[in-house]
Amino acid sequence: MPPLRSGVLGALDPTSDRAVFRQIADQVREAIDKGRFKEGDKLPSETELVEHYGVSRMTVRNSLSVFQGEGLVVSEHGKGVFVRPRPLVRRLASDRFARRHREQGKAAFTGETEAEAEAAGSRPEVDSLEIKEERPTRDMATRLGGPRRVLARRRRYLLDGRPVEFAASYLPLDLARNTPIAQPNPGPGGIYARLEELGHQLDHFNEELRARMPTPDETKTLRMASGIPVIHLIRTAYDTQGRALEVCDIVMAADAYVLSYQLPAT
Amino acid sequence: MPPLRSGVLGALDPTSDRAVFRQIADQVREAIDKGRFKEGDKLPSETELVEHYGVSRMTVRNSLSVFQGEGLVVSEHGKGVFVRPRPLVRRLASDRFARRHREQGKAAFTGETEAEAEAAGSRPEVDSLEIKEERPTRDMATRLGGPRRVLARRRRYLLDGRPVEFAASYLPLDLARNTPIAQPNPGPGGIYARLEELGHQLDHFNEELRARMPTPDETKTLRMASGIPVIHLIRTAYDTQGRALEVCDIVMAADAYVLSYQLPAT
DNA sequence: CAGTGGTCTAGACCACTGC
DNA sequence: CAGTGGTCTAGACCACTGT
Repeated sequence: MPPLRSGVLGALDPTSDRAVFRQIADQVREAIDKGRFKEGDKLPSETELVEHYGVSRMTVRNSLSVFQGEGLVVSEHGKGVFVRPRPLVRRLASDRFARRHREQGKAAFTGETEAEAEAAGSRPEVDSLEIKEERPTRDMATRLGGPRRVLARRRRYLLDGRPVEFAASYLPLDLARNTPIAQPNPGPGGIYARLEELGHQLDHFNEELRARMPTPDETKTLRMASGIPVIHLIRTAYDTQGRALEVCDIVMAADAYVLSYQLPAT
Repeated sequence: MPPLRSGVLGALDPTSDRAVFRQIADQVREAIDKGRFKEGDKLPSETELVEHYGVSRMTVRNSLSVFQGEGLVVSEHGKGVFVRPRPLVRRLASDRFARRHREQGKAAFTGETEAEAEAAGSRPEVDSLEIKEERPTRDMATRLGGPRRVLARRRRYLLDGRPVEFAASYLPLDLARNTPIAQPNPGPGGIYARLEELGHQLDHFNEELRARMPTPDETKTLRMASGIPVIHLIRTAYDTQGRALEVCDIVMAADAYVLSYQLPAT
């Protein structure tokens, strides 16, 4: 085992009130911030840190867990702890549901991803599609104006093989049953294009947006690293009469997205 | 010390592959989910859990740290570990910068908060205001069309005494110098109203939105509990010629906000 | 004061990785 | 195989809270 690169990490201040594990964390953070450890670089191993600082291993692990919680590092069993590389990012613009996109046959995810992220080398995929008729939750029923049953379309989106988004669309069953919307592939332009063909003229969407840490379920389906939040987005599509046609419940790995909205000043 | 309420937490499965601390976490989580521990309730103390499960204290602490990372609990030194109560939430609607609000003399934070959250008993405050002329960062300069110097307005927002948002506005200096915009209180309707009075007709805003874990600085200024992400919002205000008049860089405690946007379907 | 969580030690065995 | 991180023990002393 090679000795720790000298000068990268300093010594502890025994007179300081700051807890030892925080002092270690501070020093490692500074080294990362100053670029002495770059994205993807391996940090010194726990054993090296133990020897460098003369503390017990639990103390070192405690330091590193600080970074885990911030999403700054990822640890790989048997390999080491690495500075987290910044992943591919999808930009979602607020005109992504403009009719002109539907008319060009673009679907919500693949269409736009091809347009906006594929340049960066991404590979958009859809996954584990599930289409079911079911009873809506209380919240969904309220948002949709109280239907007794809904058509649910659930699917997962991948970017470059990585799951980045899990979405569930709900439509009143009377609207969607026995239409292309109930098919796995609803055709060019996605279900919004089909809704318009069925005579429901889309007027606007409302997106309600929160950020929080993932639930254990979400951690699993999105293979979330620790210290990465999710963006929870609930979109409702309205027709020109103000009727809610669809509610889409989306959970996104926050490190894979930048959302962009245009607001009128008037 | 009273014995643990029987039935609330079960026993470990020694044949399971699942790590002991995860099994404990699973059981505590289930108890919370099923409402056996409600918001604000104190969880069993570490000592109680040690005795109930017959494991070492570090193992119990490891279990609890899982919930810390999820923002599900808060621990208070000397008191105990508590199920995190859901805080007050501010709803930000996408019409919050509509001219009619400015004309009614509402400012961005207090005006709208009064309108939308005070019903829930909130108390909006602004804090630690700082107004400086400075050199913009590279990113800010780009967004603002390359001014050499900017006016920076920094302030913190509190809700019910809790810091929930930290914002920094940047305006090209030639636009803002020696105007009410450079004053601590820019007057009714905020700086956007002043910009329009100065002849800059606002056309639209763009909001760019990310979610991530807070930096140590942000943790301090917003007094963030662990396991709570921040929403990072960068808003740019444009005039009718497409010139960027202002960029506002906002960091919000994610558990205090729901954002809502209206998108056109056309 | 007793009870709580916060920090820390000095070990141990395990599972995973790469050579 | 050696090196890595993952889990776990059985203690210790401390700082903070409430009575």
